[in-house]
Amino acid sequence: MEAALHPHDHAHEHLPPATESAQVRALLRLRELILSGELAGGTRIAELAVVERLGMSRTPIRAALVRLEQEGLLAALPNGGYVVQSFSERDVADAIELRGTLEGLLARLAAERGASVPQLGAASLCLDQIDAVLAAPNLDDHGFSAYVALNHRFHQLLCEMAQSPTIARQLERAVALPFASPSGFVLLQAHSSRARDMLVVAQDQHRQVLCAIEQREGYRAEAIMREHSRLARRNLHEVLNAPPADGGAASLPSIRLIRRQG
Amino acid sequence: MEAALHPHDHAHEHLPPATESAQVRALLRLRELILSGELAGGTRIAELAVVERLGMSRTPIRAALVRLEQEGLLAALPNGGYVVQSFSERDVADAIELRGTLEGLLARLAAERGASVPQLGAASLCLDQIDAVLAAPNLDDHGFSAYVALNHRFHQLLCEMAQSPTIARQLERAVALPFASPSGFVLLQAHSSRARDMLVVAQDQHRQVLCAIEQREGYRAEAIMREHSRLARRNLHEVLNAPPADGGAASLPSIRLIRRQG
DNA sequence: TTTACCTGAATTGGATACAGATGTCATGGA
DNA sequence: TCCATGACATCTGTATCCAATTCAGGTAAA
Repeated sequence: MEAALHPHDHAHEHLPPATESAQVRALLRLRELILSGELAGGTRIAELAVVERLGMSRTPIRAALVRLEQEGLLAALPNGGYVVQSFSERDVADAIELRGTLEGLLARLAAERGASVPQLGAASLCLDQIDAVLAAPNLDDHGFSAYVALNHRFHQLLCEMAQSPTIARQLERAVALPFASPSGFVLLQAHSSRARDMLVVAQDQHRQVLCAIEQREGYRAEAIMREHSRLARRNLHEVLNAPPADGGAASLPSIRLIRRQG
Repeated sequence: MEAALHPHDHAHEHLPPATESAQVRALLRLRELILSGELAGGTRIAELAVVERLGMSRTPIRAALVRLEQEGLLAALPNGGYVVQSFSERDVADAIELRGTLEGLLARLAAERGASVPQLGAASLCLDQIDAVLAAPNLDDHGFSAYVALNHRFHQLLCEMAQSPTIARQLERAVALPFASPSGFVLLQAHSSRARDMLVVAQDQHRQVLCAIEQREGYRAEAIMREHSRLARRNLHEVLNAPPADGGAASLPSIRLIRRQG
């Protein structure tokens, strides 16, 4: 374009104080495009196309593409370029199983190595807060997002208790796929009463795993966390087999990444 | 010898003097510098310094640095730049435990889902070949590198049997750290008679896990693979506590990444 | 009609120039 | 002597440019 004649003239445009780097912006925007389904699974991604679409130069976009490949949202093609990944139901189930296994390992290590008193206290407090959220017979949207935030925090605390940065790092990678995250399928069927019951079950598992860690029962802690992840798997199955009109699937962007037919 | 230390030697390296991409060259060269200890743990890595050292432009070096960070050999600093990671004995032990856990998961899935006849046949053949290598009462260097290659192949076959690309991918990342690889510590004390005995034990575990998979005994397969990884952990401990004059540590470059003092 | 080759367009890999940020060191003042 | 401040060197982030390779389409020959 004509901009090429004046290489450096597009000075910073009234960006609000929130000046993230272009690389981060590209990453967020691309992830959003993929998760929203605007870039469907199987779509080829060319750098120049993205440059045109996002209005920045190739350099930050290249970096963002590498990151997205690392996250697993994109796959690199042999001769350069990327495709948007799509996932079978089994892929997603495996990702959840993987998370359960890693969280089980972390819980066992936490139990074996012993968690510090402040850590146990923080986790216990977190569970009390979840109890408070679940006290209401019906959960509204606010209650659900509070649950999600607290749930995330609890899993985070478990991760810290194991005192293993190596494994924690690996778990972080495993939950990079949005549907593998501990709260990945919590939001579905948000207002059904069965949904609350499922959260009650999950919360009981939270209590029991913390109890197991306190008592240094490594095997039990591991087993509970593994089973805990199966809740997500059950939700996954239900969601995929639910009539689309139910509205559940529509509310979860990442569901579009999952292709029917395994 | 060195084969065991570089988990990333790809098959397509028999290409003529044909130029690999600069990016790959930078990656290999940097990894070598780090593993050889020339860039010690804690060293700051600046792009320009690497440019000067490797004689290529910043672009491929940047890409290589990103990859090395992903592998875990480098850590990104908050204000840009990287540091060479160093690992405590516990970090390494955790990485091995992580590998054992993931391989256990894969073995269980292989058992539960059932491996194909050709896969079982290939694995069985691989084990026969290992038996042949171990038949000699004393293993020479050639025998050891044959063992390492076959051992790698067997673990690879196990990975395929689980039919889970998602989890296989995660395992690949977990063994990116050289000391976490299945053959990471096999080579040490190469000529001691105890070393051969340890390989015999490992081979028995190979047989048993394959048997468990054939018989669809998921729990057993998982338990065996977990225990299997403990061999590496034992070797690690021995190596770190051996007198340096023993020559074992010196022969394994990646050992330099491990700092004494937990 | 089919195949092989050639040409050109498109796309990635690599190199370099520029700008903003950051940290350091020296110098001057208290 | 110590602290503060400012200039400077260094580094990363970003944009753009160049080269090489790949893919597609079309044309010509068998």
